[in-house]
Amino acid sequence: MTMTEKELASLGAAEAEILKIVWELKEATVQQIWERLPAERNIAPTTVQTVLRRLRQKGYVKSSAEGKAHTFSPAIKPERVISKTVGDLVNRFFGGDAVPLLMHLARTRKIAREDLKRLQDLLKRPKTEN
Amino acid sequence: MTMTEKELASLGAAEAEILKIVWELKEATVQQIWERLPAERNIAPTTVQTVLRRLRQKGYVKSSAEGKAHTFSPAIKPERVISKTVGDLVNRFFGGDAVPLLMHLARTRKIAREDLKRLQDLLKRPKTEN
DNA sequence: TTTAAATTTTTACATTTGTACGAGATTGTC
DNA sequence: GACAATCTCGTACAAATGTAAAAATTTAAA
Repeated sequence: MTMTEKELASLGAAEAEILKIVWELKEATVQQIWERLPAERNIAPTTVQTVLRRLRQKGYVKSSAEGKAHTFSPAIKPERVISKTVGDLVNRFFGGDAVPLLMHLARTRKIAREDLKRLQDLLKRPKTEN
Repeated sequence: MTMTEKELASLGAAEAEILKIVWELKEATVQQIWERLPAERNIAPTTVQTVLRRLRQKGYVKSSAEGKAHTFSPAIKPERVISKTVGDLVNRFFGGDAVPLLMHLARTRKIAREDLKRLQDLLKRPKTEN
C-alpha cells in the first residue's frame, strides 16, 4: 500500500478545535490562540499549550522560537487533514462510499439546491492539484 | 434550546465500527457480530461484548434475552446518529456550514457528477419525516 | 442432576485525550 | 545584574476507549 493518506494520528475534539484556530490565524502564539476560543470555553492557557504540544508531536503543527513566545503554524495542509477525517467518517458509517453521506446532507437539508450549481461547476472543471 | 440533537454520547472508532454492524444485521448476537468483523481485525469476542455493553449504556443499542445468547439491536435510528456525527464533523472543521464539506467531496472526487442527479431529486422532493 | 460448553458480568489494564499545576528557562526592565 | 513577568516543559491526573482475562451464570447434554 502506498499509504497516500493515513499515518495521520487521529484528533480528539479539543485538538481539532485548536488546530482549526491555528489554520485560521496562519501563525499564532498560545496566547493568541487562547483568546480566539469562545468565552464559554473556560479553559486554561496551559491547556492550550499542552494541546499544541501534542499537535506538534503528531505533526499537525510546527513551532518556531523567535521572540519570547513560540509561534505555531500549520505543518500539514488542512485539505489533507480534512480528507483523512472525512474519509474516516465515511468509512465508519457509510462503508467507504461518500454518496450516502451526500444523500444524508441533502435529506436533512444541510445543503440547499443553490449549492448544487457551484458543485456542478467544480465537478465539470478538470481536477486541480489537491 | 430544544436540544433536538445532542445528548448522544460520542462514539469511539471501535464503537462506531460495531454499531454499524448492528445496523446492518438489524438484530444479532455477540457471536454473529464478531463473525462479521474483517479477518484482519484480530479482536476477542469478549471485546465485542464489552463494546456492545457500552453501546447499550450509551443508549445506542438495546438487548433482549431470549435464547441463551442475548440479541442486540439498534435503539436509535441510524439517521440520528449520523446527523450528530456529521454535525460534529462539520462544526469541528467547517464552522458549522456543510457546504464546504460538500465542496471538499467534490474537489477530491469522492463524489461524481452522476450523483448529483439523485441529489437534485432529493432536494426537489418535499421534506420527508426524518 | 451433574457436567461441560457457551454467555454474560465483573474486573483490569494500557492508551488516548482533556485539563492544568509547578518547575525551569527566557526576557524585558530597573 | 537581579527581579519580576512570561513562556515552555515535564508531570499529573481523571475520564474515555480499546482490549481482554477471570468469575459468575445459564443452558444444553449426558
